[in-house]
Amino acid sequence: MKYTLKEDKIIINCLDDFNISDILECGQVFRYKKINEFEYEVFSKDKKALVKQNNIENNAIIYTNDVEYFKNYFDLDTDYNKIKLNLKKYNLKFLNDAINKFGGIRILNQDIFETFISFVISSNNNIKRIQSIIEKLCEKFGSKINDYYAFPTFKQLINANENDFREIGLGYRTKYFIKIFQQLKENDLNNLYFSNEKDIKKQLLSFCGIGNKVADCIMLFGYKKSTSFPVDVWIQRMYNEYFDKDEKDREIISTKLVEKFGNLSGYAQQYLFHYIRVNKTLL
DNA sequence: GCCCAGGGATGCG
DNA sequence: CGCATCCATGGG
Repeated sequence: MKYTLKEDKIIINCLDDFNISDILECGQVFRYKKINEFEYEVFSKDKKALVKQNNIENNAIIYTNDVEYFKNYFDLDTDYNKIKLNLKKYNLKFLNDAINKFGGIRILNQDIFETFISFVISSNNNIKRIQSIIEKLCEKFGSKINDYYAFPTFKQLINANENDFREIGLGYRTKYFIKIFQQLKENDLNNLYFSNEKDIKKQLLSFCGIGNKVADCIMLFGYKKSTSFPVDVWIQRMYNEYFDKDEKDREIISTKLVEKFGNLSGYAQQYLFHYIRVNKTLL
């Protein structure tokens, strides 16, 4: 990926593997604001970036006061051209179609705590409402920075009570959060960063409100484990349509897809997830 | 009013 | 173990 780092911006010199709309709207992240199809604001932890994409000049510019952070956030040193070529070797028409249409997706390197909290909220919920809840969470508990709110820190959330959580619309997940923050007092999520997949998943599954699918999302989006293949309702429908119409056990589906795609699993999952959700008539 | 959403916990056999 | 049921909330 060709890019240039300046003091206050990153210039993406080619859009073959970068499309800001697809990157942000493919369901991996919830904190962004669409200005128009080619201009987005994106928020991570206490940081913010403005991304302007220019399809005519074939470039994009990421404006930020922390270029190192967003260089890593947008995963700019990973070769997505190579990933897509390797995925195309599987010769699966619907996967190739997904890649051809949404080849500008990149898997963001998101903060672990923020990813953890966000995907607990995601369970049995829809993306629009997840975004709304997370926005209220930031406004209620996060630090105000200029014209926006940071994602709250563990310390800012640890003393929240049931009412605080219910007010922002967490509903029945409120009791998950009460338990989770007790568990987090004795558990530093960042300590798991250099552990292997099995150990991380085992730890994640020990939290209340985290099952296989949410754990896989945290592994993929927070711990950068591309051998994770999260299976939600949409991936299950895709699997039932293109692989095995009778398999209903999502954990088994995930296991079989990881056996197939190995360390390309997370990338394949994201191209497919976005493709089928945008084009529901395929199912 | 019903169905669904990037599911998970709980209880029952 | 597998399976059914319940869970808050808002949009379609």
